[in-house]
Amino acid sequence: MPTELTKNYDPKCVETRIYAEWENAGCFGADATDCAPPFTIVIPPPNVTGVLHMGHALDNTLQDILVRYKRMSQFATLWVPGTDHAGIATQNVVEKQLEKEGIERKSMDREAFLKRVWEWKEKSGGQIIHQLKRLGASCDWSRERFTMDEGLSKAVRQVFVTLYKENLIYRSNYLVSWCPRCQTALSDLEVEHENIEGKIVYFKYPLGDGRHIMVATTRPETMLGDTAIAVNPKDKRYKDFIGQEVIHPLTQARLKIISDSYVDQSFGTGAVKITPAHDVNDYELGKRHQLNMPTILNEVGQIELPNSIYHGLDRFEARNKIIEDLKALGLFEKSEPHQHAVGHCQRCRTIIEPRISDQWFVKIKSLADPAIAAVKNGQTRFVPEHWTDTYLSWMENIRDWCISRQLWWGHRIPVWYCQDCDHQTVSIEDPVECESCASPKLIQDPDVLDTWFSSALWPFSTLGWPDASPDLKKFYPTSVLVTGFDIIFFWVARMMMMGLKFMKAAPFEIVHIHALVRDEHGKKMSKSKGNVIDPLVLMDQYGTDAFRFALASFSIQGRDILLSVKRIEGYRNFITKLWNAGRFLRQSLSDKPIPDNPSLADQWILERLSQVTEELKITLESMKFNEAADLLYQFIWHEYCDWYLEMQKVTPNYKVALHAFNTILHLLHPLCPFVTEELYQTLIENKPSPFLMLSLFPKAQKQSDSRVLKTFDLIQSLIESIRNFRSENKIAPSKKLTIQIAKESSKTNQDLAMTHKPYVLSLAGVQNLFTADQSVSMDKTSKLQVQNHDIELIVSWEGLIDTNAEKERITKQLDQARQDQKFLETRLQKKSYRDKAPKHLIERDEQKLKEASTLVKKYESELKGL
RNA sequence: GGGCGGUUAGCUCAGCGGGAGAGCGUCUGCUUUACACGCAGAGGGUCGGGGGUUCGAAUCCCUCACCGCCCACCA
Repeated sequence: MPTELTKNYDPKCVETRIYAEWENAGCFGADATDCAPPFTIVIPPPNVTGVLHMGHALDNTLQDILVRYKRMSQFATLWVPGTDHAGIATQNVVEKQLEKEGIERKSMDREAFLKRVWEWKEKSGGQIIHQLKRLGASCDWSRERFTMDEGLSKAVRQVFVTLYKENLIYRSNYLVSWCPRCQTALSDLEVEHENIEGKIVYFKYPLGDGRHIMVATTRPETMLGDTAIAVNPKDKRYKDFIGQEVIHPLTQARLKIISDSYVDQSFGTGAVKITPAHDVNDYELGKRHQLNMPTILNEVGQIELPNSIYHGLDRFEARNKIIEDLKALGLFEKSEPHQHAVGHCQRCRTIIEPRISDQWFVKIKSLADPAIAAVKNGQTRFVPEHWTDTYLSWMENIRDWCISRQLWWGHRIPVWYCQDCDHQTVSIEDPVECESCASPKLIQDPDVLDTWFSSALWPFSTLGWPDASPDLKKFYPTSVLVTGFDIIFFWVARMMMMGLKFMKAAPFEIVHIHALVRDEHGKKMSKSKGNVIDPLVLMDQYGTDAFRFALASFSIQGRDILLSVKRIEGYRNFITKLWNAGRFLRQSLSDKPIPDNPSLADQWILERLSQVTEELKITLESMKFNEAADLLYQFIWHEYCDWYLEMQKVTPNYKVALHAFNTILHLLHPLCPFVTEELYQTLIENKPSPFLMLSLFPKAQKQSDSRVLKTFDLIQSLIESIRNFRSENKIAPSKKLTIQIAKESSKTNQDLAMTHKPYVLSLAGVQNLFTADQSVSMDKTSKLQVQNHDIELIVSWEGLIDTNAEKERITKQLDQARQDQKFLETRLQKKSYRDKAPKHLIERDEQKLKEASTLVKKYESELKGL
């Protein structure tokens, strides 16, 4: 006999032990030669710098649920794990560490810095992987990848070179968003706009003839780079100014007044200062009018004009100084509060500056088109569906992707410039000489690629591409991608484009977009708000299974999650309940003799198991995790424990009870892997598989026996009505009741009730249950209705309650019955209802009305009899 | 400026065309030897406002209000 179970489940020691057992036994490994159909998920690779947060916890719990379910359903299941090098984020982390040591990055050379990053990565990069294991993630760790490992780097080069050769990657001098802190260009997506209560400054540009033209700006310092003033051609106020020139009060340069329909007459003064090198609109306008585009800001956001008094000033210092200087010149008009959107660096929150520089771009249109088509034609499906629109509208308005970053940490751009002939050599292998003039004097482009460039290849690069690996053949395209909406554009869209381009097939069948986890007040969790809840703490406190179950139950499609610790606690109780059910089986049932025939309870639980199995399958397949969790919770607690196990005290049958419990463990395993595995291993004898996680997921029976369900329902309702009577009249459980079945009851039901009499006695606290034909002398009695069944009970209450209390109870029932009667009468009297409603509803209502009317009569006569 | 989501019991949320549901909280009983992280009951809602479609609307359509999010180059 296996060991006894402890009174309470102890998650901490069980979880560590079980996970190690799985890992040692190789339970997570996938086999590319398996001939079963594949089920593949690639993990959204967390940053190597990362620690597990709520978002990861949710994301990976959902993935693990799907993976475990599919693995048990005999798919060749692969979950590919890994981490992302996270260019800017990681570089920032290491820079900060250096800062603490008083070292500035730029004082080091590139190799020394990179060595530092790699060291740091080796040391703390594994942290999040450990935390994923803590969560129970059943990834195939033998296939763990890192976006900068050898294979993935090879894939990156291959893609870059191919796109370059097809003219889909080009280099251009262009206005891009620039972070003066990170000192790199950013893609449009990495700029986050935030509404800021700022100031708009009005000042005058003199024409030199005594006239002025007034402009408004939120960034006065950019006037140092102004090359024109623009007005709307239709604006009568400025008709005479067009074509004239103003004199720049600080540089004495002459700026032309030009007209362009872009200018909004109703905003500001209707005249706009134009800074082509530092503003997106001005840049476009500058190109249209062939304006000069002087750059006035350097890479750290200082004014760079060697002959100017502003040279070297930080942009915000310059702003203040220029306002002062304009005031001194009498050109300053006013400054007003003004709310406007300001771009911030996603990684360091610094205000970005648009700046012209040489950057590499991906020409995106021809890549986007197939990615749009694949979603439109259903090759890839979003769940929930409404994210399709978000995806499509972004893809349809997509702009070229700036992929170069002026960082050190990342995939170096595989382009070499020849010192002799200027030719660009673009190559998969590091070249030794210029491919044009054979000169050995080559210098590699110093920039690295946007992190998302390598992430975009993740679904196939992790499977061995560009080699034709068995994994690639077996497991691509992947089945489901599970991720948050915040990276649909950054990541999902780009994987779609790259997958279609290089694998000729969309990388996923389904993209499941899950919710954002907020705090219990609906606020986004953030360090600055101090409302971050650490998933690891919750796992410690309530156990991983309870935590996972809670996350699943929170996962309502299309709705954000408000994390409620109270609910996690409730699911901890649920795990304890399950645990104790297991204890009960072992302690109180295992030694009882097994009857030849299954009892009503046994037959019923088997029916219900089959139904629940089927329903669970549907909810999991459609990724309605909350419904799966609710279904299991309800069934396990309120059916298996509350009814079935209670009935086992009357009709024990260890064999069936254990079988049912075993099935429950299987059904629950994808959500709560640890406790189910532990119970399986300790309770189940003659296991077909040593591990629950490798066992077969249950299958529903095709047909159900509705007679069993109906009979059970009768007994259940009967017990409930007695319990209700008892409770309403405050009869102590110790006082046993005497009950007789009324002769008005249907004969069948009378027989059924008597057959299953032991359940009634035990579960409703009844000492005697008499048939209608027995002559029993009972003095003070009441009739109990049983919901939805043709059966009545006569309960004797002499000495238990007083007449008034019973009068009250019956009056209450009578009121309810009258209400029902009235409701149904009104509805059935309506001609339009009789004419148009479906027949079965009319019949149903007629039946119900009949029942209600008899009830009313019965209660009325009972009241009289009291 | 566009687009999306939400508004249902005190709280957190299911339900999305046929007489309002769960969990937690509240209240009333229970030392019923698996479980007080428990058991048995109860109370509690004109389903945000208004209009429409329908025999019938929390559920479909329109409109308004209030929250929240995403996208967008108004100086």
